[in-house]
Amino acid sequence: MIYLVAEIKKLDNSFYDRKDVLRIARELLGKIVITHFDRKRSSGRIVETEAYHGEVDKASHAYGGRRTRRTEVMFGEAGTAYVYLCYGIHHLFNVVTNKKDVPHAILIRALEPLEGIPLMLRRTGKARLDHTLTRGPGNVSRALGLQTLHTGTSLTGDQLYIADDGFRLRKDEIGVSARIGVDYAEEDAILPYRYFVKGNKFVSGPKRLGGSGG
DNA sequence: CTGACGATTCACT
DNA sequence: GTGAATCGTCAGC
Repeated sequence: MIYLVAEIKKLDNSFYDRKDVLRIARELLGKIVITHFDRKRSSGRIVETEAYHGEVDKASHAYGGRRTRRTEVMFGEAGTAYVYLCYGIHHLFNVVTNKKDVPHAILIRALEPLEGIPLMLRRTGKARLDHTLTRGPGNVSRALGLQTLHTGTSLTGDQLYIADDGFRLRKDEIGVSARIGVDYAEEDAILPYRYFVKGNKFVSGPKRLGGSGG
């Protein structure tokens, strides 16, 4: 069998450095996240993202310009990983966008596994590949081996990066909704900042919200 | 130093 | 649908 492999191109700073975090969140759908730790590769295609709109977004850790040791990385250079611990258990992986001092970030919520599936199974303690392996932001980070110690890692390096292999989604394949788990954010809780691939079984969220599309 | 809590997940009813 | 797990972060004293 012959596989035609399109050129795979690592996304560079010009992708992350832009102002429109919603557009970047949408464009990240279909891209591939790769981790390459200890000569072991694992990767998956992004099928769900959420945008966090910095200082003006009540759902963002950087709301109101809140700068702390944890959130400082969001105020740094675009194309950096922001990984933090949630509920004392889950490591959530975000991509920092926009220029220095503008704390935009995009949460990677779900992937379709590609390479290193045995490795991802080992990391997550799962026996078989199913839709739960990389469904939800906690599972994504676990499968890729990402932890809080990776916060601040450049996405233009060789250990953790995002690539474009030429895969494209049609506009009608992309769903948009409110973000998940941000009820505390008052009026910003209902902003349509979540993007997902309609009908993809790795997409998270309650029931219909993401899965069946529409 | 202390207490409250979270951009979640999973087991169980 | 409900509730527990579990700990770094952050504000407040």
